[in-house]
Amino acid sequence: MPSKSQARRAQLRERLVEAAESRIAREGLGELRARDLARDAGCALGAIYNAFEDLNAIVMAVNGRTFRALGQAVSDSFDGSEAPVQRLIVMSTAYLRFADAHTNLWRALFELKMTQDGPVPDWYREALAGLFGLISEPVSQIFPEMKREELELMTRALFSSVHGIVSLGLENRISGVPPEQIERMIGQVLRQIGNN
Amino acid sequence: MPSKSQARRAQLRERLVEAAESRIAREGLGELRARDLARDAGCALGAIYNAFEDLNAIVMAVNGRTFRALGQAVSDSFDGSEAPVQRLIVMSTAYLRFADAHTNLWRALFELKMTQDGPVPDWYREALAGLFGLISEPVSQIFPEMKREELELMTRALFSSVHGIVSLGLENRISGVPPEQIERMIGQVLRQIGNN
DNA sequence: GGCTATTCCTGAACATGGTTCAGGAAAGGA
DNA sequence: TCCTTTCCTGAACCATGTTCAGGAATAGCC
Repeated sequence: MPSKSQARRAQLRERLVEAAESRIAREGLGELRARDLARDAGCALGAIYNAFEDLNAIVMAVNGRTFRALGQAVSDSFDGSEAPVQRLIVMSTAYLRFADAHTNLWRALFELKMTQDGPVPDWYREALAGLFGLISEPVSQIFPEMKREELELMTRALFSSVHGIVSLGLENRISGVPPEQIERMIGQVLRQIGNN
Repeated sequence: MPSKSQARRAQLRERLVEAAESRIAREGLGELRARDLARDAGCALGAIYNAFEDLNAIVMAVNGRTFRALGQAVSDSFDGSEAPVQRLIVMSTAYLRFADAHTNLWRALFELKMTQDGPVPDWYREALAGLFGLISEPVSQIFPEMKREELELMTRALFSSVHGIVSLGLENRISGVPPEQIERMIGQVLRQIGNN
């Protein structure tokens, strides 16, 4: 039964997500407009609400893509031969590069939930858990004496630290600095943490 | 010459900032409405735009207060007798406590600039510089061999790290954890950095 | 105090943008 | 082919920030 109707619906969904992604990437989440989206995707304004619950759902779909791409970029950044601290640095640098290259998309990842109050979708938690999983391996090598609970906290703490450094570092308006300096900050902190 | 007119204007500004602060504190920046503000402050809708350039300017005024209060909280948290690492931990804990106690106001500090693109007001940069100044003292004690430029980066890096830990830690929707755990994460990272 | 210019206040109106909906078009099934 | 269902359309609705014409209060001046 899902021959024409469903296919068209799926295509429309795809076009909408594509259009939203490109517009967010170009102009930021705050510039996303339902009417622009409809025009870009070649559909009527109301059709958006047939394909998606609301604009938010589209942004969520875009965030899903972004999160997958981010995870991929971090996964691909190391080959397993690095020493633990070095691997953390390499992964963090990949995180920074991704955030710097796709700032608006990356920022949308965090802007949406700040604003909204609905439940976080499963894929969101899972994607974050995946990232944490990548980090926890080198962390447990660096701190072999730590118990699991403490390791989890440390993993989270290091991710948050790197995220904070990247986040404020890319924030041109308050405390922005060039990416090389952000990279140096990440190195300073992670190396310092590894050298005890 | 600024007898009645100016006084009334000043009072209105004060009432508006007060009302905005209380509403942001209660419901978050996203729930701020011009019409609510006018009602709370007992003035007409249009009067807002006589006292302030726009809603943003009011939020900026609120942010100014918040930033001052935050700086005060951090300043007051240590007495100078602490060892450098301990002082960093104490200051960071004060930062966490403030953010936890006034989450919406604290978050407004960072939400606004993300969205907007105008120039950051001077007091903003100065307030941040003040915070950095508080941090740089213990940091330079911990790393006496570092050059000034490297110290500045490290100061910024540590502030960003703590900010990241607090920020993601208080984010109930992604990776929120109870404040005691946030405090433990801060301690883990800062102690580790001091112990080399 | 009275008079005029200025300044301020008011709330209706405007602009923008997300969302809905009645009516028509297309698809599915017989 | 015909009926049902489903979808699409864009005008309308609603919320919200901002502006503005007209009236009220104030300020300066004699």
